[in-house]
Amino acid sequence: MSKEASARRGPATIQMVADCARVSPKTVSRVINNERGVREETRDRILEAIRQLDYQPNLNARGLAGARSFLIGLFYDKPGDYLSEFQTGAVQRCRESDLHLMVQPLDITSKDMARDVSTLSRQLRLEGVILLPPLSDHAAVRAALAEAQVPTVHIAPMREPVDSPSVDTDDRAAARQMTVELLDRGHRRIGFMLGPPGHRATEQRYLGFADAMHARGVGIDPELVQTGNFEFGDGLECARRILSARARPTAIFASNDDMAAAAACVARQMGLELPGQLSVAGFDDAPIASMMWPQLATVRQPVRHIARIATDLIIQHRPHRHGWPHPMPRPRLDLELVLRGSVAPARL
Amino acid sequence: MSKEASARRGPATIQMVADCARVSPKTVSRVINNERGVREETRDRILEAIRQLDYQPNLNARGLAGARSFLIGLFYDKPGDYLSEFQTGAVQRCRESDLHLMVQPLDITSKDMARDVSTLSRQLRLEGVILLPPLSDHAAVRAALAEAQVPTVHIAPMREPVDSPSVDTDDRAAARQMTVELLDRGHRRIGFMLGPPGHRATEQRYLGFADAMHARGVGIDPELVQTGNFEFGDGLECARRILSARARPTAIFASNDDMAAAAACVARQMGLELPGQLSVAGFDDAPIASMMWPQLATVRQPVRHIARIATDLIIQHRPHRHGWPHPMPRPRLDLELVLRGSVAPARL
DNA sequence: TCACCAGTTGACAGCGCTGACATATGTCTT
DNA sequence: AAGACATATGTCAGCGCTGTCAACTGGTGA
Repeated sequence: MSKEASARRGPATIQMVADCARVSPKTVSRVINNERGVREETRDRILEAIRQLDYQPNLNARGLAGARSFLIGLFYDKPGDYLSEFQTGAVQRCRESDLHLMVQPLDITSKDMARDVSTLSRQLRLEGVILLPPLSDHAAVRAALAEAQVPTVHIAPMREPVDSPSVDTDDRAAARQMTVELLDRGHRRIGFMLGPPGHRATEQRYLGFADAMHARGVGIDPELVQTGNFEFGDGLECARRILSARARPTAIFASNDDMAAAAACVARQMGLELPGQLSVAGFDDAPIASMMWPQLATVRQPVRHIARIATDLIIQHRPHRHGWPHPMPRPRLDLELVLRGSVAPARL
Repeated sequence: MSKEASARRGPATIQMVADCARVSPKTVSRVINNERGVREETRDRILEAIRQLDYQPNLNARGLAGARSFLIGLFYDKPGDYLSEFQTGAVQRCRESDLHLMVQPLDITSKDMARDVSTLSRQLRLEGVILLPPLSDHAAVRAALAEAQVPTVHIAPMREPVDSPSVDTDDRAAARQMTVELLDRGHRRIGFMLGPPGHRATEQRYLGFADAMHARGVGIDPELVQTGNFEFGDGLECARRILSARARPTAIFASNDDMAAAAACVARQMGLELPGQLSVAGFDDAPIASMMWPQLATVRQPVRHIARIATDLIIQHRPHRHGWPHPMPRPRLDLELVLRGSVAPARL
């Protein structure tokens, strides 16, 4: 970059900056860490020296001396759109605070998972970990993290952890609203595609659906409620079961978009016209929702926002170092209904 | 974990392990780093001590003392399926070598990008960086990395960098084969959806298409070749232009799956029956390809494998420290045709 | 005048590990 | 038996930074 920088060999050290600004390394350190108690004039001189030397503090050294790591972990089970979005939001927030994000896929079926978690968090001295569902409910992971004493934030856990915060969305309310939209359009026989057990999303979304049905006094036919695993392939099977019920539904509400897309496929294979003969609604506003035809009515999750908030919780926590504030923060975000062509009035 | 571990306060240090195994810290260090020249019996004793104390070496300290970081960077422009897959492969390979992956989204339109790159690689002392397209062709990023002297591997670059390796796939051959499939089914008027300029994929896939057309002596109607930007929304526009040509094509080959899905949507909106009246082929085997109906014929990229190879190149490079081996490694992988329902014989 | 204080700055040790080099220890020559 | 060598282990300084605490500065008010 600058002349001085390239003339030297190797990167600049804090000592060089100190010499250049005629202060002690400690004072430079104060400036780097935004500590107060440095005269403005001195700070300016140091900042200028840093600029001139194109100095970058060494994270390893900072971490070693300060007993920290500047690293936050993001643990997930399966990659996907949700992860991409989340990761983007989390990285953004991290950079604002001079932190970095370590992503780590954890195979939920593996036996070594707890060991991996423990190794990672302790080798890297992670300053915090964010657990994406369904990891947020995984007992072994939770235990390993607790033992390693890493502050953890759980995203959409089934059971709220007593001693860590969580970030969540009001899936139940959103599912209720979507169901109301279907009911308002005259649908009475409505199928529901459940997600895998053990996801909070599965439970809450179904409850919201049931809330609305009961409120209107509309019965739920158990034959029309089937379990999938949030994946397209499995969704095909699940949709087939629903659509071959003795009395076919006029609408299907799937608890995520991939399964909703599967329902649309199966319906078409069976010769049904969409949305004329079958309305379909999903959840998540995944890319597929706007890539299919008709476009899928769904519920949008503010994923990046959730990510920012979760990351923020960890960052805010650092100064305390001795437990989370009470009461445990549990922000809950609202979701947004996105009505699109796949939902139409029921044919009488 | 073990009794001894939990009895102490704070994590075990190399010194404790050394005491416990009655050797010097240096010898423990040798064991940790898999150096040779330690008697088997000594090694076993040390390993046992490590186990007992549940010792985890401190990465910051290792990095500081050894002038390394154990970190590899993965820089990308936009998240997506490709990234998820790639990331998974790269993380796997990293863990096998006791390394870690730092992901970093880089906004290609931002002016600060080069500064970000430089800051990141130097603060963290990254041991290597993998550039995903289209970053692999971004001059400022390349320059910043070169200046910071970070070994870099470019994925599918347009112009092969002189002084860094690249990993690539034979998109041209695959596109040629897919086009031959269409020609073999009697299609003669074939539309092509280009990607954004500046991607190697755009150029190569079109060239493969043209190769096959020319080889068969079939003309390419310029009106049927339109530019999209690899995204669904833009693909709609692009497909509309192609399908409203004076003489409508009987098949469309899109240079990625999202755009192919868009073509399918537009076709249906226009009342065309798929695949009867229009065959569609894509590229990438993205999730959408198997989530649409009819399922999309496409070309599968071995993304994880590419990721492993790229990561491997960086890991292999470390020992040398003085430039890459000659000739510069440029592995090129084969792609796999996936024929599915969206491609059918042309109606005569 | 001086003790006193808040605001600044610096001296110094040491975070946990590894590189370079020194020192055993054993093995094979001659 | 002494030297020459390979193998195994240890000593020690120091990587680049920050925590702790001491020292200095220039007001204050008694």
